[in-house]
Parts: sequence; structure tokens; C-alpha cells
Amino acid sequence: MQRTLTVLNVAEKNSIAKQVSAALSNNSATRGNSCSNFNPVFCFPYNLNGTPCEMLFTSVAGHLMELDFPENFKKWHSCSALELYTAPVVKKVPQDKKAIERNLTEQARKCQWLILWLDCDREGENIAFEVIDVCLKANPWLVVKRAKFSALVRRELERSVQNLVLPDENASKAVDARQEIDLRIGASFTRFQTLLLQDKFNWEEHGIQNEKPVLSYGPCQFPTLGLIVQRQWEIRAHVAEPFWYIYAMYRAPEGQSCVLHWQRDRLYDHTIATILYETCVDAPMATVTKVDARQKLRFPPLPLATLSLQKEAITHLRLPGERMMKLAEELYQEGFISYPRTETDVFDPAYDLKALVREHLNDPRWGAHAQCIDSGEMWATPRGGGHDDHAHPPIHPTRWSAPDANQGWHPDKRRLYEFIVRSFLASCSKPAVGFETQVEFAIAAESFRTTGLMVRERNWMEVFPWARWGGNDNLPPFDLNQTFMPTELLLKEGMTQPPSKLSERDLISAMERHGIGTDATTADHIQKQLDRGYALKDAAQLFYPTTLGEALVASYHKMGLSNLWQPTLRATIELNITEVAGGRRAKQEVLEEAVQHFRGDFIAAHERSAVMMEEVGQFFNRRAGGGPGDAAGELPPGDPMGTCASCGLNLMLCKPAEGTPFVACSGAPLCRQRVYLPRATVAADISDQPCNACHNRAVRKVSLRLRRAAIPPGYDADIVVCVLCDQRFKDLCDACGTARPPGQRHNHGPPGGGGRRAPAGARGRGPAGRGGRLRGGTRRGRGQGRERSARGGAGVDGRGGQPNRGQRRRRESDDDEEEHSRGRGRGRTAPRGRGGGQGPGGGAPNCPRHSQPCLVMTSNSAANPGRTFFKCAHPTEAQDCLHFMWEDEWNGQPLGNARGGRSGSRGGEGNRGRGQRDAGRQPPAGRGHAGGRLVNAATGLPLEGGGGTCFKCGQPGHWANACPNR
DNA sequence: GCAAGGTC
Repeated sequence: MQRTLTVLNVAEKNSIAKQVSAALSNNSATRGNSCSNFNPVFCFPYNLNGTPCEMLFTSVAGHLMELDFPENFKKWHSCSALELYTAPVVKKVPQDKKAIERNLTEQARKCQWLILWLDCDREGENIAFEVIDVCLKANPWLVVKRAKFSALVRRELERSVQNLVLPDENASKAVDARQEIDLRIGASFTRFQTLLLQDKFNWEEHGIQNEKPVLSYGPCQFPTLGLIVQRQWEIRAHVAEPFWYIYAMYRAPEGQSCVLHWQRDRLYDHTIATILYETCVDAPMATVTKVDARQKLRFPPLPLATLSLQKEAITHLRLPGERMMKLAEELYQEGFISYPRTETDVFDPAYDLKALVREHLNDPRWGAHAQCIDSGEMWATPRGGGHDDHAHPPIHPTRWSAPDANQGWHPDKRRLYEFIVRSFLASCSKPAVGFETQVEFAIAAESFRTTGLMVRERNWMEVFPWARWGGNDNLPPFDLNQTFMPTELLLKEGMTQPPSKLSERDLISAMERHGIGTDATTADHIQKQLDRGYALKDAAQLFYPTTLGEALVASYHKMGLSNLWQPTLRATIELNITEVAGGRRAKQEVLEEAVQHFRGDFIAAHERSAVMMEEVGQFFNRRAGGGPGDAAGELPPGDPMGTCASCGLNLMLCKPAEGTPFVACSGAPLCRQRVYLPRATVAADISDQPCNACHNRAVRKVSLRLRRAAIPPGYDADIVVCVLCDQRFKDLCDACGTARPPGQRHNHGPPGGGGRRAPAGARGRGPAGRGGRLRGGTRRGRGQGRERSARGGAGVDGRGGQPNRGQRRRRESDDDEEEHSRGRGRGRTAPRGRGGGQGPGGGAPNCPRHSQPCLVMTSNSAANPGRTFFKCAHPTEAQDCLHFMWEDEWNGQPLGNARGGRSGSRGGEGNRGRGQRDAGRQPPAGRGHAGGRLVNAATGLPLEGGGGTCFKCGQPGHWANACPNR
């Protein structure tokens, strides 16, 4: 008789275990005992390639293990951050997964085989090896197999279980490498920048609530921040340019109308635009040169994957990604939607979609549409987007929720459910049908075009109210060679606008493009920007960096380490570990290479930490008592004399301008290795003698000249010693005491020798306030004087997209004449270059909100040429401060209310709001059309007869390029 | 007090 095999099956989550068990057992699986409440064991008999089996099917909950440093490296002061590149790492089951581990252990003991049903991706392979590790410890005789499945349907699952393979060790090793790289660089740089900056600056000044914030670094979170900061720099670097275009409009006698779009779009040369415009004005009759009418289809949305759902939810429901995922998780747990973390956007052909549609036949909101799909009248097979993670179907509704049954749901949850249902029904519906007409025209020698669209069958758009198929449905009828007189024919002026701030949708797309994070973690990385105080969202939900976020990114840029925040960072890591997954390179080789690479960056950052202090000081004021003298750059000058045993950087013999020399690590303040010399020291120099006892650290001995009267009998006044290990030196320190520079409370002394090691909390701290306040003040002064470079181009060190730091101070400064005169030359509204003063005679009023002097500007607009106004220069708001007032309307008093008393929005001046982007500015006197005659829009004078009317001043008799009134 | 990746 054939012996029954007991097989342990493990899935990545309970829902998979449940579904696979149900499919393989024909819904006859029973529940067995499990130590883990959320990971039951399903039991059923099964025939595996002719062998009768007792299947035990259980699950884990994602990763079973975590990678971390051992306890003795976990405390931040237990080691130098540099040691985190060489410290051991351990993989272990965390406390909250112990029950799952126990369950696996118990089940493994009963079984002969182990079949792994983890998700079919790299992380799944890695989790598989975590499960193997636990199970083999419990039962070393287990036969281990891997089931590879591409859909959760019976046929596919049976194919998979009858064709078991081995787990992919290379894929798992690639994840091991990624985990270790992430851990080492994340922990080391987080500790580095937090310990360096945390207690040195007044974070509260710029809205950071935490007095001592943790300044985390991560290979996903920093490139995400980099995207936000980079966009901010692009916006700031933008120089607005004027452009001109011909605008023509036609209103038919029957009331239909259309805009005729110039084929040249826009010209940046005013003279040429004017000449072309004038040729049109001289022969304004328009001729239809082409009419093209055809049917057009608009296809329904693709089935939803995680990131596409996030993007849609943000756009249509205004739900941030992280919030959306929480609600989707709830809906999934309650059985209303399918698994919400998936890359798949194509339904398996075997999926019974009609059955899902039938769930909704009785719904009062979309039931009628569902019935049309079910009857076949509206049905169309959903399109596929070409992505399949082979573990989950696209996100879709699995159960109907009647409108009165979900009253207890949060409104956002109801909206999300409705969106998923409508999106699913839309994806199963026929495409919308429209009729598009494209017409081309000629006015003089210039070409124009317009498009009209009539939607004839809305189909999927009926059930998807968020759909827009914009187009002019009021197009006048046109025939080939038809002629007509345009109702309006104008030369309009516009200004190029900077790119907009990033929306969450933009950010997700950019992260997706650069491979930053996964579909399951993208929202977390974005949320982290907000939680850490690195970025904010404005009223329009657009992201912009906080002062802190920008300061950090600018710091790494200044240190020459932009690769640590640029969006390519993650892709570079991924590229390397993909080599491991593909078996082309060994894990250890790739790992060591990456760790050494980032260690090099870390050392560079460490050595340039003074640059980081300086750069952050451009944005924040120093905190009084914030650990002066601690930055690496504040060590007195010195020469290297060996390698620091603690962190691997250089030990320096430092010679302060006053006081006794001492030995310190160049990695100060993070590395606190320091040796003070005996009080009797008169002079100290590095000798050319190496210390043999410290040979592997290349330490050289120090030659000391001592005051004879201050040393005990028996010692020479001139000695050459190793200050790290020489017993004579330690004895001298004990006998004489050690000399420490002013401000050092504690004497570290030589290691293991006479000097006492200070308590961790007090080590390395100088007297409160020394240097900090002074440095803060002088930096601010320098910042103002030095940063003359103007906004845009000149303000970015000659390279586009680089930081334009200290912009706030630059705007406040009074030395921007170069920028201002250039602005006038371009015909822009420009600051006049005074400001900063107070009172009627002294310049500008203070902005009542920001308590800083307004800029004094001169308007170049056609409506108010040369008129002076004030505007607030505050730049770090979500949108620039809107305080604005004409000078001649100011009574010399401070501006009063939120809009500045009689002041107004500056929307009409200079920097226009987003809503006005690229909107053409109509000149004061353009040309119009009334009663079939071209007229001057401002004066009403007829234009027939040639001769020209200047669009600049509105007077007839000359063209604009020869205007005497300009 | 650090990462990112699973999952809940």
C-alpha cells in the first residue's frame, strides 16, 4: 500500500493560502490548529503526481525575518557611524512574528515535504528562504519544493503543483544584498546627519515642531525628496520670456463658434510676430483649406493596479496615496475588493468577469449599466496594460455593497469603493464613440486649425462620471474653400511660465519611472517626506520642500555628493542586485562593491561635515549652546599621524593657536577619539618613527618637548612616544595631568591611561553658546552680501537645476540692481532695487504677516506703466505671499489686514498665478471685429483702408514696431 | 531614535 505523504504548503499571506486550498480541494478543506491567529492551517487530501498526500496549507505575513545590527551596534553612541559599514548584521524573526514561526515549526515537524507558494517575485523568493530556514531547523529531512503560479485559478494552480521546481536562490540573494545595502547606508547616514545637525540649529524657526528632529536618510526617501527639491530649483531658475501669437476667433451667424489656433503656436520675436500679424490684418479673410471628419473611439480605463489606482484616486477623489491604501486595505479585509497591492493591469482570460458584474445588477447607482453589460449590449473584453505580477488579478470589486449597507463607512471609503466598482464596470464596457472634425484655414499666408468633437455614444463614460472627453461640440459647419471674416484677429502676448510644483500623481509617476520604491511602498515614501518635515503640500495638494528638506539636499550637493539624493540612486542599486538575481555576479562581490562605494561617500560626507554645517546655516540660525566647536571644520589645523581605530578616518595632531596641541580624529564630532598631551608639553611634532605596536594603523610617534621643571625626576625633557600605546606617555599624563584646550570640560587622556573618559552625554561638548551665535550672525551677513546672483540662471552657479539657496535673503537684499535692470529690459515687471527701509520716506512698509520689508517694484504693465508698488517677498510659503499695494495708495501706515488694507492681490502683475499660466495678455488696443468690419478693440475705430493701427498705443496711422509712444 | 520590503 502506498504511503501517504504529509506536505506543508506555505503562502505569503492567508488569503492566498485560503484560495489555493479551496481551489485544490474543491472547497472541502478543513481548518486545523495553528499557533498564529491570523494564519490558520487548511487541511485536505490531494493526489500529487500519483502520490496520495495530506496537504497542510498555512501562511506567513510577508517577510518572516528582519535584518538588523546586533544589540551592541544598535545604540547610536555604541559605535561610530562608519563602523556600520563593517559591523555584522543578523537576520532574525522579530517578536511580532514569533507566533508565525512557532506555527511553521510545529507544522514542519509533521511533514515530509515543504511546498513554497510565495508570491512569484524576488521578495517572494527571499521570504521562501526565510520559511525554509525556520522549517529546516525544525525538520532537517524536509524535501523543499517551489510552486510557481501565474493566476489563482484551479487549472493554473493544478498545473503549478504538478510541476514543482526549486526555489530561486539567486533571486533571494539579490534581496539579501538589497536589504544589507539599505540597512547600512540608511542607518549610517541617518546617524551622521542627525548627530551632526540635530542640536545645532533653531529648527522651530521654519516650522519643524520637534526640537531635536531625527533627520533620517534612506535610499528611497532621499531620491524622493530630491525630486521635490529639484523641481523647486527648476521653478526658481525659470526666467520668464515673453512670446506673441496670432489669435483668431470666429462666431457664425447661427451662434456656433471656434478659436482658430495658429499653426506656428507662438513666436519669441516680437518684430516677426508683428509683421506676420500685420500681413493677416491686411488680408484678413479666412479660407477653409481642409476639412477632415472621422469617427473616433475613446477607450475605457485599463484594469486597476496599485499605482494607477493611487494616481486616479488622487486626481478624481483627492485622496492621498497613503490614505487610499489604508482604505483599500480595509475594503480588502472585509472582502469587498481584491488584493490592493498588485502590479497586474490585465485580467486573466479565464476570469469570470460577468459573474463579478452580476453582483451589481440591483444597485440603484450603477445597476442599470451592469445589466447592459450582463446582457451583452454594453460588454467588451477589458483591455490589458501589459503588466502582470503573476500573483494577483487587477484590483476589482469582489462583492456588492448595497448603498444602505455601508452607511457606517467613512465617506472616503464609500467613495473609493464606488470608484473601484465604476472603474471595473467601465473597463468591461464598450469604448465611447465620437465624431471628430479637423478644419484648417489660411489667413493671408498663415495657417490655422481648429477641432470639433461630437460624442455620439458615451458607453463606458455613462458609468464613469469622472471621464472627460473635451472638445468643441459647437463647431460651425465649414466647407472646403469657404471664406469668412474672423470675428476677432489679435496679436496676443504671453509669458512662459515655470514648471508647476509636483502633484502626488506627478511624484508617483516620477518614482515609478526611476524605480524608487515598489507599488506597495511608494505611498509610504511620499508620506515620509511629510512626516519627517522634509516636504509639505500646499492648498492645491502640490508638493514643495520645506526649508529643512531643501537644506539637506543642498548640503549634499555642496559636498559634491549629489548622487546621494538624485533619482538615479535607487536604480543604480537595483541594477547591481539584478546581476545577482540573474546569476551573473556573486552576491558577496556586488555587496562588497556597493558597501565600499557608499562607505567612500560616507567618509567624504564625514570629512566635509563642516560644509554641511555651513550650508544648513544658510537656511537656519544656529542654536545658542548648540555644541560649538564640534564640527569637523572647527578642529584647529593639524597633520595626519595615523588611522583612527574607532572610525577609520585620520588621527590628527592638532595645533590650536593658543594652548597645548592635542590629538583628535578628523571625524569629529561624530568620532570622539581624542588624546590630550601632558600639561608640561612645550612643543609637539609628528616624528618619522612608526609605532610598531600600532603598525596596522600606520601611527607615527610624536616627539614631545617638555618643561623640565614640570616633569617628575627620571623623565627626559625630549621624548618620542606613541600617544596611543606608550606606557611612559600614560605615566607622564598621570603624573603631570593633561592639557585641554579652552572649553573642553573633560580630559579624555590616552586610551587606557591617565586621562578619564568622559560620560557619553557630556563628551565633546564645549561651553554653551561659544561660537554658535557668532557664527550664525556672520553667516547671515555673508549670505546677503555674497548672493548677488539673480533669480533664474544666474542664481544657480551657472548650471541649471542647482540650488538657488538663500533666496529669501537675496530677495530681501538691496543689491539686486543688475537683476532688476535686466528685468526691465525684458519688459517685465521688475523690482526697483530699494526696499528694506521703513516708513513713508524710507522705502516700503513691512508685510503685516511676515514682518519683513516689502520689495519696491515698478510696474511695466500696459495698464500701469512705471507705477510703483510694494509686494511681500516671502518665498517659503506654499504660494508666495500675496501682500501687494500701490505706492501712491499707501498712507505711510503699516499694512493692516490679510490683504494689506487697500492693497490687493498681485495676480494681475508680474508673477501671475498658475491659473493664468500662458494666458495671453491682450494689448491695450487690439483689433476686433464688429458687424463684419475690423475695428480697433479699444477705440472702436474702423481698420479698413490699411495704414495700420498700433497695438501698443492703440493709435491709428503707424504700426507697433514704429510706435512713437512706446 | 536609523533603511526598505513584505504584510497586517
